[in-house]
Amino acid sequence: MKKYADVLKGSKLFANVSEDEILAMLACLDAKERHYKEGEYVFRQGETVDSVSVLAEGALLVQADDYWGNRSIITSVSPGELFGQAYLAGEAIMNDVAAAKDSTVVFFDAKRVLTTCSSACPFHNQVIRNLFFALSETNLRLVTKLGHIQKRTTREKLMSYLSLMAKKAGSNSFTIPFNRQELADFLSVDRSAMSAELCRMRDEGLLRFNKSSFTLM
Amino acid sequence: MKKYADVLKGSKLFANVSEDEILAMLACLDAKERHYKEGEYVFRQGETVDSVSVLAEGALLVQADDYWGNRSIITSVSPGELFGQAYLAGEAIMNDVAAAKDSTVVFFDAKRVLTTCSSACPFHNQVIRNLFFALSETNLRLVTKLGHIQKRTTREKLMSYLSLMAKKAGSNSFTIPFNRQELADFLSVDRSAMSAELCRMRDEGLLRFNKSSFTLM
DNA sequence: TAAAGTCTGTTGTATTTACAACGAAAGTGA
DNA sequence: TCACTTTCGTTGTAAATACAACAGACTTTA
Repeated sequence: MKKYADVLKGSKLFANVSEDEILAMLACLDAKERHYKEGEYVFRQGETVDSVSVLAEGALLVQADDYWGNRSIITSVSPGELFGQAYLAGEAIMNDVAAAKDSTVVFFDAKRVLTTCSSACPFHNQVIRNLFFALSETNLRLVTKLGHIQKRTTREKLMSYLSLMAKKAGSNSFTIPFNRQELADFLSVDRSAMSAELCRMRDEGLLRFNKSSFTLM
Repeated sequence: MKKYADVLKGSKLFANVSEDEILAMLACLDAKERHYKEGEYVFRQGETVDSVSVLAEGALLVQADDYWGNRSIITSVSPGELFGQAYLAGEAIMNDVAAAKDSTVVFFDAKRVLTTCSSACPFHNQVIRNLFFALSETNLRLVTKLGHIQKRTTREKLMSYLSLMAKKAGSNSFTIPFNRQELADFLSVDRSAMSAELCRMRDEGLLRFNKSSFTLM
């Protein structure tokens, strides 16, 4: 377990907790380590989750199959990231989580994480806050994305996204962290159609852009 | 404050906590009550949030304005519901929260909620878990909805949603909690187009339905 | 430096969707 | 029971989108 301490240190769950303190807390939080071969399932649809899970090494894929057998990838998980947090409220999980490479996962007992023990773990409260903030951040990311994708037209999606980026930058000029294909995937539209729409908006004087740099007018 | 105790009791934040215990905790959690006239703002874009907020009475609207001035409603908040949780990680809020009617909001100091005090509040741990589960549930709802809306075509959105409902019901026959207009709004598509698509899917033998009852084939 | 690969804009076509409008059926209330 | 409302399916048309294919600019790499 000790050898994953630096991965755990980089994890949001242990932000502001030193490596020594992490090691001291592992027992307190009933940490369990488990290895998965590529292709093996970490969680399967219908199971329930009662542990806080962190990927220590490898890579995971969260997948969903629909009734007619079409598989789609929901998201990927990288080392240090938490996963399955949304199911801690007790709902059965609706997706499969599978190892994309040989992977190691560290599980913490959720009840123990959320309940402060006597006084043995001075940093327990910090971990609770961290977990909460991590969930809070995920939440924010989801709400934000949903806000963009809910729009009906490509133009509206672009306006929603670009407006937000301008707000975040505090300026009408800003750079986005996506290339065209990535932006299209993020907004869930076709790249070429989006590219065309961007140019139309440019021609109408709504904005200017150069590669990933945009200016709203 | 006492007069809102039954609303708070019905809130997810205080699930499994008795009314007496709630009253005892109000001071511990540094609860503050504030009234808003219709149209007044509870939060404004750019502010930061450091309190857990529960609507005690009235109704709130979460709104967003884009760069070009188009306003859109993100969600509404009913009495007993938590709001603004996604911003507790410290990010500036990107939306306005306004009172749709005269409203009363109860704020709890987030730091106090997330940090257990000595021993004065035996139910503090329960509240922390409640808050966490509330956030977790919101998260799940968002991921699920995003999964549906991300699909490109109306048919795929319907298949994604209906598949999930069948899984949840544990049967290929189930009833959905929406009428057609509500389902269309939820999936972010046009009602009549969706209605037509449903009938096409029925004619192709993919499913059967009667009002809100569906059977997948 | 040449070649291969990537990113972006552009275009035409087929498909899908939004929108508006309407009628039938079911439900509601006086 | 009768008017009124709501819900749902249906249709035609205009608009938007996906898809495929390609060319030019730029980057990477051998």
